[in-house]
Formats: sequence, structure tokens, C-alpha cells
Amino acid sequence: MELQIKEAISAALKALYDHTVSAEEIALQPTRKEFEGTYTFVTFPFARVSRKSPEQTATDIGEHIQANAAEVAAFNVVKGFLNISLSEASQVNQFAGIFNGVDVSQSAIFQQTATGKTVVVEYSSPNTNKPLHLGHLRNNFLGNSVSRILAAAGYNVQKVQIINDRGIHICKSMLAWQKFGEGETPESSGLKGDHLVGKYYVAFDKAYKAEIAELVAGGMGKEQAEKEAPLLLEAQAMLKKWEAKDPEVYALWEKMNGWVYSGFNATYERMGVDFDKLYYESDTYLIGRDRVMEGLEKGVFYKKEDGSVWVDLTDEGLDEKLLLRSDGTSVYMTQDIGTALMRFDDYPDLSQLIYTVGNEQEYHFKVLFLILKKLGYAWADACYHLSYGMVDLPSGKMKSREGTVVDADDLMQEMADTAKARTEELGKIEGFTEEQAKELYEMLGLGAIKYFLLKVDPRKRMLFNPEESIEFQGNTGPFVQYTHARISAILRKAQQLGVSMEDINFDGIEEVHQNEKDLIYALSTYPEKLQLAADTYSPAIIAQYVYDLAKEYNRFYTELSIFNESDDTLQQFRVALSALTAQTIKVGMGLLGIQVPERM
RNA sequence: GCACCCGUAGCUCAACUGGAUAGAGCGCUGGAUUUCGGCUCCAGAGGUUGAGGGUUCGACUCCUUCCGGGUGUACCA
Repeated sequence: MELQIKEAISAALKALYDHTVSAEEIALQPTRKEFEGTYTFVTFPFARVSRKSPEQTATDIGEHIQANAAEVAAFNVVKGFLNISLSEASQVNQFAGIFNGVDVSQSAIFQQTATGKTVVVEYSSPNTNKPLHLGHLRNNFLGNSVSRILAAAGYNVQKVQIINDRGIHICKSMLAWQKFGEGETPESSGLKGDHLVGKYYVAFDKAYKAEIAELVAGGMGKEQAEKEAPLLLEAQAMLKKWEAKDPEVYALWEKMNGWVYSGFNATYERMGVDFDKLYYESDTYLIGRDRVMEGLEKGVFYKKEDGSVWVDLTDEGLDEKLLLRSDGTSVYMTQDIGTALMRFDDYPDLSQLIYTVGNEQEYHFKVLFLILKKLGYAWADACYHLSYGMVDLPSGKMKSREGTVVDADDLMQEMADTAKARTEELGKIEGFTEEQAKELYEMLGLGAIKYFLLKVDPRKRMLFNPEESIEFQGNTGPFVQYTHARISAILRKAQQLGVSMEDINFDGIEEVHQNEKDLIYALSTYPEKLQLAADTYSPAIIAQYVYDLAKEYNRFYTELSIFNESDDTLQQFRVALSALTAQTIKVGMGLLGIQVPERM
């Protein structure tokens, strides 16, 4: 529809002013509510070629397309804005075109052509020393949703993560467990594995602080105390033993990481995210080290007197960056080089590698991509840092040492509990089994938190307000879910009454209500919203769209009755509109990783 | 110090990438159901888009200078 209008305008420009602009280059925008029309064409830029005022230009074009394009029923001009009204028939036709039959899942708006390109999306990538928190939730939901969006837009998507399973942090937990744990296990304590390990990470920190205080009290400087506290030295010694594959340390490391993984897996499952492939830092850091050595031989990097290896990025306006320590051990950057290489080895036809990582690491990725380029990898340009803002609490930043971290497991449970309370109060779930009810609470609770975290532009820092996040009204996940449940009730009733969506005589529809036009328009924009979301890696576009669509439907719903409509064809038409709206909500929410219920 | 990001209604967020009188939600005030699910819908109040200058027919959007907030700049990850 939009394309036809664009073509008509393109033809008008050619006929009136002998000015050639392809239809694709014509920009249309939706007409603002206060004016009559569906599409608006801005003529200011064309006053130059028409050599007339913008108003006159708009009028001329309007007259031309009204005369030549059947879709155009009327037009009006306000200043340089040409507002185009579509004919009733063309709007019904537009819907008929996208409705595409009873199986709404096969609607034309969901048919995206495959790009044939493979994209890898990395997300989550936690450290293995403590449980997941609210920040991880934003990361996971964002990465997972972007994966779904890209897949829907026709890409072959692979979801991966790099697990930071080695390093001083895990040694700290291991050491504390050894010292204070008394053999405690997830089974003996009843704690989830990741929470158990996290408990010892905290225990380490506490004991370490105490040691520092003691040393300082004994007259030592604070900085020195922080470096020389016995516990820290022990942890460092343990890391060296690990690198030397000391059997005892290695066994402990495997045992405790195992606990963490099973804890993480339970959390991921509840979150509804998954991965196609896992990378482990303990596998990739050695590869990175080899490549750094190669780069050194090629003269891309240089060595200082103490043996440490550096890259000089001052020509690019950045600093010098360390790649290998003087003792030959690797740093974060080293392993990231290795990880990138492994991925392009694993996926040779990879057209893009997306890193879902917080914006505090922007500098790191800038450097990483530059290094990869300097090493001569042409695919360095295919790397992209999907950078997102931190999640703040009303009290400020989340700080683990102040105990203000919002735990992922706790939060999900809280949301499900709230969903339960709301449903018991207001829900219509008579006849649900206990299983079904539980499933619903999960769907609503998770829907609320996912929607809350995804509706904000990923790049922006956002505020997590606990009270607001569990709200079920307004711009929330449950609001959209409710709309879907509401439509489902309509569709059930239609089926009961034998109102069929088959063989609708669209030609028999003469008058379409404004609410119906608005709804058709909203449905028709799904493909472009999806494309925009894919291009900008922004689930927020989809969240906004789905919300607007739900609101549009609710307006339609209050304004027009379906089953009291005496015209059978109109009744069918409205049921069909409802069915496609429900499906679009379902698909759109699906892109956010949110399920929608039939009843709630 | 230097680099990057952000600043929009009381609060949380939008604004189709330069277009009309800057829109939603929450909260506040007032309305709507002989009708299919009121977790809904409609209306009202609420703005110098942090401030100034510039480019443009036209600026929340681009340039510039300030102000305020954040992040980064480790032989940490």
C-alpha cells in the first residue's frame, strides 16, 4: 500500500516537474492524529524542483495522484504537508492482502525473506563466582531478544556465550570454601550451586577486609596491606597452581564450577534463554596468547624491557595497551582475541559477531576490534559491540558490598508471586489445574520483568523501580498479555457461534470505521518495525510497537461491537481483524521472549 | 586532565533518524458498561526538550560553548 502511494508520488513528480525520484526514495510518514489522512508527504524539499511554493506543490501532487491512483480517495494540504486519505476499498484490500486466510500465522506480514547470512550473538557471559543479578537479566533478555529479532528478519542466528571460568575471582571462592566451608555442598545446604559459591566469594571478601584492618592496625599502610594480606597471597598462589594444573586445585575448580553451572542452568531455564554454543575462557586464552606472539613477530606489537607485550594505538587516538604480562600470563584482552578467532573459525561464513556487553566496556571493544584489524583479519569489521546502559535502583547504583544487588532468582520469584496475587484477585481462570495456574503466573511474572527491561532503548541507562516493575497496568507486559487474552475470548466465542473467517467477501464491505482503519494501519507496519528493530538491535522498537498495537485494539474493542453487528460480513471482518491482531501480539511478544496466555 | 555516553511533563520513558501544535504510562482531576473480559476506554491539567549561540524554509534531532550526571582511561575482569 505504502509502496503504491510512493510510486504514485514518484510518477507525479516526473509528470509535473520532470523530476526523477525512485519510489523507494520517497519518504512518507503517518499522518498526525489531528489531521485527516493516513500518509503524509512533506513537500518542502521539492519546492526547489517545482519552483512553486510548498503549498502549491502539495496541491499539484495531490491532484495528480488523486486522479491517477485508485487508492487515493482524497487529500488535504496544510502548509507544505500533503495528507493523503486512502479509499475505503483500498484499505479493505490492504487488509485482505495481509490477512491471507484463516491461518493467521501465515499472514504476509510475517513472511520475511531469508538473508542467507549468519550472525553470532554473544550474551550473558557471567563470571562463575556469584549468582546472576538484575544487570545480567537486562543483558540476557537483550541478547536473547536481539537474537530472536534477527532470526525473524531472516538471519541465521547462533547464540553463544563466553564463560569466564578462570581467574582470581573463582580462586577466591575456592579458597574461602576450603577454609570455612566444612565440606558444604548444594545438597547438604539446600542452596543453589551458584548461590553457594557466591556465599564463599562474600566470605572471602569479609575475611580479606578483616585481615587488611588488622594489618593497618598493626601500622601498615592501607595500600600495602591490600596487596600483602595473607588471604590474597594465598588466592594468587592458588591461581598459579591452577595454571600449572595442580590436580587438587583443578579438581576443586571443576567441582565448584560444576555447582555454579547447574545453578546457572536452572536460572537460564526459568528466564527462557538458551545458547547454541558455549566458549570457556580456560580454552580460549591460550589461543589468544599464540596470536599475540605471532603479532609480536610480525612487528604489530612490541615488547618492553621487562618482557611485557604491548600494542601502540596512539595513532588511532587511543593509548598503549597491555596484551601480555611480563610473567607471560594473559589478560582479558588476550583471551578475547582468542575467542574471536575461534568463533570465526567455527563459523567461516559469519557476517557479523555481536557482543552484548555493558557500555562500561566500550573502550575495551574499541581496542579489541582495532587489534584484530592490525593483526590483518578482514573480518574485524564484522565485529559489533552491542553496548547497553547500566540498571540503576532508586537508591542508586547496585553495589554488591552494600548488599543492594537485586538477585535474579529472587526477583523472578517475586514477580511470579505478584502475578499469582493479581490473578487470584482479578483473573478468570476457573477450571485451571494447579499446573496451568503455575504456568500462567510464570508467564505473567516473567512477562512483566522482561517487558520492563526491554521497553527502554538498550543504549540508555535505566532505572529499575521495584514497585513500578510489578505493575500490571499501563505500558507493561501484562497489559499486552491481557489484551491477547481478551482477544482470545473473542475468538473462542466466534468459534462457538460459528462465525467463520473463511471466504470473507471483502468486496461487500463498504464502510470501514476509523478504529478499524487505524488497526489495519498498525498491523501493516509490523514488517518495517521488525526491520528497524533488527537494523538498530533494539527490542524497544518491538515493545513500543506491540504496546501501541494493543492500545489500538482496545480502542477498537470499546468502540465497536463484534457479535452485535448485524452485517455478517462486517462481523467476519472484525473477527479476522481480531485474529490477526492477536497473532501479531503473540509474534511480537515472542520476539521479546515473552509468551502470551489465552486466559488470565 | 583526556575520551565517550546521557540530560524531554512531578516520576519512568517515546518521538519513524531534520518535519506540522514534542507524545505515552504512572500519579492527580472528571467521565464511560441494557454490549463480546473494567488488568479496559475517553477527557482535563501538566513543557522555554539543562542553558546560550549557530546552520536550515523547519532543530529534541546536526555544529559550537558552557552547566549538571555517568562511564572509561590498571601488569583487574
